[in-house]
Amino acid sequence: MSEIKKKMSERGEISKVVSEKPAQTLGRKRDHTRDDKILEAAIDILVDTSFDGMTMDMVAARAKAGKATVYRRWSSKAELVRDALAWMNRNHLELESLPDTGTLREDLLVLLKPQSIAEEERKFRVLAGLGSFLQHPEFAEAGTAGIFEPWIVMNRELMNRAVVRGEIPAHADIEMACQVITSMASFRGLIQRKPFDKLFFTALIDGILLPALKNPQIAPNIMETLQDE
Amino acid sequence: MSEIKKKMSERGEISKVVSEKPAQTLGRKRDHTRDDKILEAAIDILVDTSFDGMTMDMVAARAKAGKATVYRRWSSKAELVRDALAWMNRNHLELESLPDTGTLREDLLVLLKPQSIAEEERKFRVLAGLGSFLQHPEFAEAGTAGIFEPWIVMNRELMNRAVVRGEIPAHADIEMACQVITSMASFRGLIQRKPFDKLFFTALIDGILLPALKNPQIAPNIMETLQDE
DNA sequence: TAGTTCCGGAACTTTACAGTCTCGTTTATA
DNA sequence: TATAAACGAGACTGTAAAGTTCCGGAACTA
Repeated sequence: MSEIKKKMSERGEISKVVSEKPAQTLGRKRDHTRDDKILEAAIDILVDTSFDGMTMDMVAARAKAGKATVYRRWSSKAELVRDALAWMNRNHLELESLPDTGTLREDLLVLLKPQSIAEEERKFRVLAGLGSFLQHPEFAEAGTAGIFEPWIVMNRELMNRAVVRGEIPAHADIEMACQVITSMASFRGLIQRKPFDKLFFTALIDGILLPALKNPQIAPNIMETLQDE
Repeated sequence: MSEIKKKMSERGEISKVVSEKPAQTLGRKRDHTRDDKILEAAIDILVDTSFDGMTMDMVAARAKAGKATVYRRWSSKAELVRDALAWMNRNHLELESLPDTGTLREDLLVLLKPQSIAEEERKFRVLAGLGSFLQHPEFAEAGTAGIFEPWIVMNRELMNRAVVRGEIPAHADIEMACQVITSMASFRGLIQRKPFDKLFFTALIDGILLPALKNPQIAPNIMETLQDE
């Protein structure tokens, strides 16, 4: 039985992010700068190994902390990883600083900064090793949505602006196009383990996305497709 | 340290599929019908748990076999899983039985039989739990290529036929379109854990793929996009 | 300055599982 | 019919890791 399953059957609920204690005033204060060190150490290790491959000793050693210090903050490995994922996905999502070059093509390309690529590849590697952890749906959300949602939001905004500019028709399937981007990125990073670099992204944009968005079907008749099941 | 890493550092090479023994003629013969029972049991378990979550006791119990019987065939868990993946991907890929309805749209839809969908979703669930196992590149190929390659081959063939028919231009980016299909399928099955059903696939085809394939860029000038890095 | 809680480090306990071995039985060869 | 290997079942061994506890020292409060 996997580690995570064991834990879940024993305790009922997942605790909130970094448990708070009942207003104590005595003794040395908890050094909350250690929290981030520990979470960062956990992510660093998850980049290179899997959930099951990561040990609490590794985390403590990498953070130069004692295991007691770790368990004082998180009561189990599952909770630590849960919070580490949330920490990894803490978002620098600034919608107001989105590129606005005048064409959708340039906007999309500018969004794909080399630094963003490296960061996303790190997240993919973490995600790839989460296996048994993600089998529990309550954890799956934290691990996945946080990674992909920001990109979908940004791409959606860029495409909507293109509609407003008249660059693409209003009835183009923007949601599907956004999903294509995140799907291709994750497939390439997660499965093929190749870089989602500018060359590939350009080919995707020019070969598929822009042609599709600029020449959508005249009458996307869903009803007709449903009847012939 | 994960199980797989331990094993790999000890032994050098991965053994071939179901090891053969040096021409012995004495005693009871090995019952090779047990091989498939064991591999099938392994896959059945991998569908519901992860690589680390699967135990050899589970496999033996599910196959109604003794652990000795399992270890007589595979010298480690890693090798068993390796062969189980190959067994799962043993392909009923019959290129000659591809649909040929006269339109690319119908061909693609016919290819997506409900039974195929269920089978692929099973494979996705296995793949999702492989985490630490796939971190070794020599295993990654067996696990992933076997799942996706057949679909790419079939979709490529259908699209090439469409080119021959004159349904889509010859310079459409067929390879990219094939990748979009497998990417979307795996993203939906692996990450979102939603069904890649006919409704969704139809929206992908009508909203993105067919428009893109039928209206490719006039001059897909890769050179121009490369210089502005 | 005494009492309390934190810290890093490390020893310790417990549990689970990979891999091995034994047993009684079955199926093969010579 | 004697020997040999495979079979299912399950006991056994060794190791790894989650989680706990203790240590000596530091930091805080009353």
